Amino acid sequence: MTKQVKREDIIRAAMDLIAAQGFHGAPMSMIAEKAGVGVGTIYRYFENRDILIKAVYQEIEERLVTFLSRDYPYDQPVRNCFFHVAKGLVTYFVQNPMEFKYSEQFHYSPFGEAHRRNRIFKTAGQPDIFLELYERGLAQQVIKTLPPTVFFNLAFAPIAWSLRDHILEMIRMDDALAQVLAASCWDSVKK
Amino acid sequence: MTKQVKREDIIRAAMDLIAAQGFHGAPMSMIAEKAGVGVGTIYRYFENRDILIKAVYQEIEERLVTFLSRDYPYDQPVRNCFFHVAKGLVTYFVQNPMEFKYSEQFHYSPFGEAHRRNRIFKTAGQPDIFLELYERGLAQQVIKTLPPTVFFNLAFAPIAWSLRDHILEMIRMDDALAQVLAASCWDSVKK
DNA sequence: GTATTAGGAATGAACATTCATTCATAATAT
DNA sequence: ATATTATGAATGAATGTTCATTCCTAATAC
Repeated sequence: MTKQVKREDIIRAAMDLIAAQGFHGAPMSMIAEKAGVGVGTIYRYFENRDILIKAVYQEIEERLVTFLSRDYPYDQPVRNCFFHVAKGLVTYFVQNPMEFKYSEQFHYSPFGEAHRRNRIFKTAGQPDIFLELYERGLAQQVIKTLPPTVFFNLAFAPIAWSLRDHILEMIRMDDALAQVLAASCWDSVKK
Repeated sequence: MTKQVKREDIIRAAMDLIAAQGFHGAPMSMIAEKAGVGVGTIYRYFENRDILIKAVYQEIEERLVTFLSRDYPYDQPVRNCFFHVAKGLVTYFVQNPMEFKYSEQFHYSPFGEAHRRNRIFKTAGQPDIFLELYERGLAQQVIKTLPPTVFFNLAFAPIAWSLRDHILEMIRMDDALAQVLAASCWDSVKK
């Protein structure tokens, strides 16, 4: 087993356990067992628990941004780009519910608070898809004049909450619902 | 000091500590100290930690519902009622940031998941303000045809996220912003 | 004087982290 | 080609700490 694979096993195990049980319900010993490695081994790959937790989140963020960037309709109107992102979010997280639950745990924790201050979804190097959307929308006067955070909240908070409801099996998120949801969010930010 | 007062002191101390530091950062000994009572005393009022945590949340929910029910414009159009609730939420939580942060912590924890299944903000006995809004909106055909949860998410998720941003001092929530926010949320659910 | 309430030291369970030891593989010598 | 040695990855028992809960004693009420 290569080094990289083992690292990924640990990340996967931590993600699944924390997503399912919360930070509490996932002691290092359990993560080690699920990853099929010794406890000590984890510390060869991650300095300590906090660093592991942050690494898992970074992994998720990177995968999401990569997914959303695929076929991004850069040269099309803001509205189309918004739908691409909104529906991409739904598609990605419906397919990867553990990633979603982990992100939520992370987000609403002391880690997340620190992280959010820097800026959500801003991955070093890559252009910020979300910010680009906001700035172009403002410049072209197709969205309301709002602080970027508020725009972001109107545009994506209902999607996040609905994804949560879907994952908890309180609603069923299909293409039709995703479409209505995205359209409604657009209604709330469009001029 | 009466029994009731002591109970409230404990609830307040738990709320403030957990809101500020998370569930982790608020051991019983710290709650006791902040409340000005012995650790053992807490166990005279609350069977165990989990029960205390749930009691704090119930307290918050009750206060909120009471606040929102005051001057509720029952006989006015759905739209007005929606604005009453939306702005009431903002007013209440801007004035009571610890209540907001605690609710968030609670909501995104194993406790919250269990709780949400029953139904958010449904306080036994009182009519459910939120559900009433949805049902009347549908009946009068002033809102889109959506599952109740999705309606709820569109209507209130952006407000919750923005309250969070305000409390973390990333934006400033004043009356003007609350108004725009409420109006935008309404835009997303209105027919 | 008795009953009830408060207090906080003591207890034991859970957990993150460490570190001495094992073991597989690679490097080197013969 | 085979034997010997070196390297460092992997391991999990041991350690020290934190914390919820208990329970005995003190204070207070009646």
